[in-house]
Amino acid sequence: MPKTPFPMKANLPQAEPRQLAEWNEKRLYEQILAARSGAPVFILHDGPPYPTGEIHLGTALNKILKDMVVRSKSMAGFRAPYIPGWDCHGLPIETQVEKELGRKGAVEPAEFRKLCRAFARRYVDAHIRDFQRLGVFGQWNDPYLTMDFAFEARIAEAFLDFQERGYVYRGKKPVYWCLHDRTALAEAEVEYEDHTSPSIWVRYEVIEAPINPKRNGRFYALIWTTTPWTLPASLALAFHPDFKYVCAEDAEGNVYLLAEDRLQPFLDETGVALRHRENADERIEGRRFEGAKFRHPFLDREIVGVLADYVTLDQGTGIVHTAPGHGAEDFRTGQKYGLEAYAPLDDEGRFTEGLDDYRGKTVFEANEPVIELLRRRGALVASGKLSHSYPHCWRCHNPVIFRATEQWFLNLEHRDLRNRAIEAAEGVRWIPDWGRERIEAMVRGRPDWCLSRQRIWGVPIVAFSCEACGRRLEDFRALGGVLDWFRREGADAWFARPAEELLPAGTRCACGASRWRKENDILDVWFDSGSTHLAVLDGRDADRRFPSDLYLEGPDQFRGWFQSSLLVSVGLRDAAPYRNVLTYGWALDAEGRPMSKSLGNVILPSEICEKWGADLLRLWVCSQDYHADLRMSEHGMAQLAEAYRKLRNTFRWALGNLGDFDPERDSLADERLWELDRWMLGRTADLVKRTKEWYEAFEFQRVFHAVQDFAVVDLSAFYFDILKDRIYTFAPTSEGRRSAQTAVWRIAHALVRTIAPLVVFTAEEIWKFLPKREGDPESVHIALFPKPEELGRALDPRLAANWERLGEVRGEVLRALERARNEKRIAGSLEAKVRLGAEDGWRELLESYRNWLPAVFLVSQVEVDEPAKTPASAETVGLDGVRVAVERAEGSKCERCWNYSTAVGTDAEFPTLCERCVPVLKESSGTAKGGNP
RNA sequence: GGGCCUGUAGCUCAGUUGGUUAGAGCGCACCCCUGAUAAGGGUGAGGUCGACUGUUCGACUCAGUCCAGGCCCA
Repeated sequence: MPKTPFPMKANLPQAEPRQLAEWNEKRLYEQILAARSGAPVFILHDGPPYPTGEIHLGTALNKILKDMVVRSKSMAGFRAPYIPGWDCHGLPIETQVEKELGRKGAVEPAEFRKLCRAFARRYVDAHIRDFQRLGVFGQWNDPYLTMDFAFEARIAEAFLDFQERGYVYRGKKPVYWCLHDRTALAEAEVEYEDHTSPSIWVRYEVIEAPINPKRNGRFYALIWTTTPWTLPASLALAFHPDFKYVCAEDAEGNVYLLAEDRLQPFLDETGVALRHRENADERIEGRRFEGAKFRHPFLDREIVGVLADYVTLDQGTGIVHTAPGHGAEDFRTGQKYGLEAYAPLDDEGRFTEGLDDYRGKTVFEANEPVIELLRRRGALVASGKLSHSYPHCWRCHNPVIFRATEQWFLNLEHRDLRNRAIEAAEGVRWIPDWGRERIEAMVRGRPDWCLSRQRIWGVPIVAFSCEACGRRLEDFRALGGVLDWFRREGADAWFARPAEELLPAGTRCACGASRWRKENDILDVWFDSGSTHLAVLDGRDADRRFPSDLYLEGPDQFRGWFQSSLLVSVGLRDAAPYRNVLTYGWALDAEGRPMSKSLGNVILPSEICEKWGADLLRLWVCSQDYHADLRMSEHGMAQLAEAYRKLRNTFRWALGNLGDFDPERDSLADERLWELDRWMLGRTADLVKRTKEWYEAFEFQRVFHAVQDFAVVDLSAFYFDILKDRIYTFAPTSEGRRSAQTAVWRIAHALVRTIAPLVVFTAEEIWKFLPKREGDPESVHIALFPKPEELGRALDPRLAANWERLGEVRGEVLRALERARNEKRIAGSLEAKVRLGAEDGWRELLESYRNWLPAVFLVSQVEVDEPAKTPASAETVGLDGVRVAVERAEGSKCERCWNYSTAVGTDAEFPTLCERCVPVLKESSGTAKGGNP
């Protein structure tokens, strides 16, 4: 009897693309915004992904979560625009383009940039298709791209702003450097391979230290290194503040300082004969060597004692020779102690100064001469070889070095930027709240921001130096003129045009010269993305208000976008760019491992859309607590598909029984609704209220699980099962049937809107087949969330409590029926007559609901008695005070409603029907029994 | 190695301010229905609440240590 064109089988992979086409054609995204014109605005500012390759699960998770936020805000009454963006510059794209190009340097920078631009655009378009396929709504026809001309100009402008305000300085920083290719390398361009290095132990004479051991010879600190060539740049010795250091003595009476735990390993490895001097006063904590003084083994240089907690006891002596110009850690330590990033090398890695032994040689050529030099000066304590994994150039596979080079930095101490950023972060709501601690720790601990990159595909650092005197141009009006070129031609103009053209005519240096040299470096792409709020949230209309309401990204963005955006925003706009920051976990495989090509456990969103459909992928997102990591597996998807099917069929039953129901025409007023129907409406209202709170807290998994439970337990297994009798067998327009339909319609009408932000395709499909009331929009996604009042006036709490108790009795009856079934006394429950033996507390309730009981228990007859009057077969069950006996129902089965009744056969006209069905067929409407008490 | 996070039935989630035999849904087993039918209903079996040690009359809930996994650094 239920009838609906709403298909049981969803066929999402085929149906969804059709739905998408329809939405696009109707410009639904624009319609939604238009429907909220004038409403308060909620701005989720999109974090831009790189346009490379096919989107992976993490990207899909990101976009789906954002879509759920945007849609739920929209349905809560906000105007919620979503302007997606892409981070178009940067190494990943250069790399891909180079790969497509074959060999590096084959084309001029301007041409190379053109290829990068085209590449990025190609993948932006591919991503747009992929994201739309997931059901994500947004301004796809006009996204923001960091390579848009105006955007590039805005980024360059931000850099100039920082410079004008005094935040920018030039300094040295060690980078990976390939001697062969004469270029700096990014971390991603370095591969670790096996390499054999010299392994040497060197002694530095102690000049001044917290201890001065008695001895016949000299007092040395002992260090170990695998890069002898860095010794000319050695400026400090690093100690671990917490390690214990001890003294050992050689045959000549010289005393050596090293970490207590490294003494024995040193002896074992080198065979050098040292004797541990076990004097208590010569056992001393590393922290006391801060500021100690040592002598360089072959240069006339004083070496300072410093502390560093990266010093380990795994290898070496627990004392690390430190060359700030030749190591990342060394550099940070150097910064902390105000040491120069000294690196006396040219681009080929040749020493430009120092002793004749190594000057002019490349670093790797210099190793042996340096060792020989140490030996001559008596500083070499031991030597050997070590095979270990060492960074190599990914392109030429030669070993690379760390080398300090001139870079542009953002000074975090200037105008107290670091602390202002931390303060701004404190005013932000972080969800979960540990985010605050995490961002603060990162901002507090990070070094100055190195803004420059020796690359091509990016926004150039707009800076000129005088060809005559080398001074930098600091006329910001003139520099600002370059931005006009960027706006017209993009940052490509920097590469295509000479300095004289970019600068206003007649721009002169203080020295009088007017020939300028352009800077070669480009900006770190994190500076690009850190500037998105400048370009997008520029306040040109209400949809672009600053600050945004929400940033929503993965946990890797604490180091990335959350931080870069915060620094740029606090630096230039004096406020955090977001009011709320929401973080989610990582997408992992079934075993909790990250997905990777090498593990072969990658599952792509496209595969899921093809096999299960985008709504299933969305269900995957909203079924889990995304604050922790999310797991993806075939098995998990199959489970979700089951849950989906169940939910879908529950709606399908509702739709099937509303075929002849017009809410405007057939709805009953609250006071005419039957009690059970009002109770269920009340429970739906509760659910609706809770789901709205969960949406506000972005707790989508609670919405999903609550709705799922409600649909399965309360509707499908309980309410709808009970309603079947009324809806199928009562006269079509009878009060009982219309009451049921009114409730079913209101429930479906409310719940479909509740799930609309989650399963966007399915909700729309349901909406299409659901009878509408006046004012309902064409698309469910334009609608507002249901208000609890829409479900009707609340049922008297005492009556609601009665139904809770009836539910308990029902559970006991069903168990008794199951036993009867197992004993083959009945099959279908309508074959049963239930006899309840109820003690006083219960009997009153059951008797007042006597007419409801057969429907509630899905049996033909129910009798309620005192316990003493129930048959001996009655069982004591889980409920105190209620005994249940199951007997065969009396009478015969009614052909129409399948209930058993002694009245079947008494009507001459309809001898096969019961007393309820006969009047129905004899035309009358609204007289059917079944009883609203 | 450091900072941060996560760990409740096979899977996904609930568990109120620490208080009686730890709850759902899905899956599984068995049964029923055949007017939601490539559907629907029922009953049931599954958990030493990651481990250990404390605090407490009492801890899944508090504290500490450890283990496993993840993110970011090194």
